Amino acid sequence: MLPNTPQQGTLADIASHRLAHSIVTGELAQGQKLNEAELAERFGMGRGPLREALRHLEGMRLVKRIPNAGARVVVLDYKTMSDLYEVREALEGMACRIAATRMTDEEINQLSRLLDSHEMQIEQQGGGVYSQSEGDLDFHFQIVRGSRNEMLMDMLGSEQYQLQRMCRYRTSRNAQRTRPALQQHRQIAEALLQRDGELAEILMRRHIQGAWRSISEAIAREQKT
Amino acid sequence: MLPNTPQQGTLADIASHRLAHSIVTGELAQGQKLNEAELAERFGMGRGPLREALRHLEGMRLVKRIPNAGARVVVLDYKTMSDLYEVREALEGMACRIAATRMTDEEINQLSRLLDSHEMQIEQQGGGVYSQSEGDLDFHFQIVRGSRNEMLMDMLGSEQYQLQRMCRYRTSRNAQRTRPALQQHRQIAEALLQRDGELAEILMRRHIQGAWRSISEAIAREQKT
DNA sequence: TTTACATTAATTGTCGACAATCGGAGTCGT
DNA sequence: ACGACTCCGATTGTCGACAATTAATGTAAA
Repeated sequence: MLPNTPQQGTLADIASHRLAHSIVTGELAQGQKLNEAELAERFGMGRGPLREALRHLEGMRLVKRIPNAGARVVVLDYKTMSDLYEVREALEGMACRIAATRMTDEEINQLSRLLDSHEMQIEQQGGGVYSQSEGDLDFHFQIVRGSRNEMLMDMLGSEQYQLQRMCRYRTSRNAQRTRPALQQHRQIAEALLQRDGELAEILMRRHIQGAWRSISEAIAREQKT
Repeated sequence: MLPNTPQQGTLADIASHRLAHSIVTGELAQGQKLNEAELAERFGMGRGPLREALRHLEGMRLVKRIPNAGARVVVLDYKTMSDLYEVREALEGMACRIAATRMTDEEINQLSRLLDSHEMQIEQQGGGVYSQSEGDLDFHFQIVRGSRNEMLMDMLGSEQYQLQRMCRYRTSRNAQRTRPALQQHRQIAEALLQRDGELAEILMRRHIQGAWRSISEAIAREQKT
């Protein structure tokens, strides 16, 4: 997968990955205080590397640091998620537009094959996992890679990718959207194949808007309960 | 100004600001090796805070760290700048679209007054400084603030803002573009006043595309010499 | 009982020293 | 002379201890 955890490198990187995982999966609650000494001991390292890891996670927007008051896990409230999806719409829309002019035919074909495998997965497992699984993220990131824009890849890959996954872990997925989502993916791939960047951008932006609407409604239903 | 340097807070933050300034202004050359011990002594602090500062600057894309090999100032080559402007086009375009629906009338009027002061500045000083000065950035960031999107504000303010300034310090500005740029700003403000988000986005994207074309051509001319 | 203040405990910020790793100078062999 | 190997210096990575700041607790006065 994309930015997975190679258990190697400096201790700060290891701590960063482990903490990111714990935060994304919810093992560490939102807004929870992160005690440096405690975490350092749990990870079997000094406080130095751990502080660097916290600084890194702050850059990824997974924790919020307040001077002389410690670090806390970020709180994914409605406003934050809304902001995230607005940014994603802009960034991935642009990625789509550019990718239409820079991806090779082979890459686009590979994208279609990826969708085929997703469709098979849906048929087999009944369609409840597609939009939830990491497969959806694969599709999106393949297009981002196709834009050949390193900055976009960094932003959407390393940083927002984690917040995105955090969203998914917290919000109950509704399986109704898996088939329309796949259909929209197919339309986007088709637009890319036709080298119609403008259309691809519009479709991607609509796709992300739809995803946000779905999540937004799910949250509303949840809070009404 | 926006993220200015409050000479207070933790040493790591101070080092981060001072280093960022030195990098943006070119005091530290592109690709230059950043020696931890040397910088720590120059700033009169230990290596701990300095390492945290480097981690922070890495998140801002101002330095590139390689494990066990130290940190170097980022190299702003053509590709990197191109990527930056593509991202800016997407982000600021979206900011414009949203700002059209969320800015208050008073904020938009203030935007117009800002442009008035810019025009006066051009009349006085002959028009060579506008696009180069920070005034241009003020206009752009006011709109970003108008989007009410915290993530956009962080991305464009704290992070890309520095790379953007770095671009400006390095590329020779051509004064020919200052008046068209002001005119485009006026059109954008007008679209915001009319609450036409779609138009405002298109205008902003064209504006940034134009700025990139200008810089791109300047670089081409420079390299031909 | 409540509020204000002072003392204390805990946590963050910082420093200096030690260990691990990498790059390069120098040397040896072919 | 060229290449590979070895050793050494320099730099990064890490740790433990100390200082400074914050938050909390308890106490005393209104």
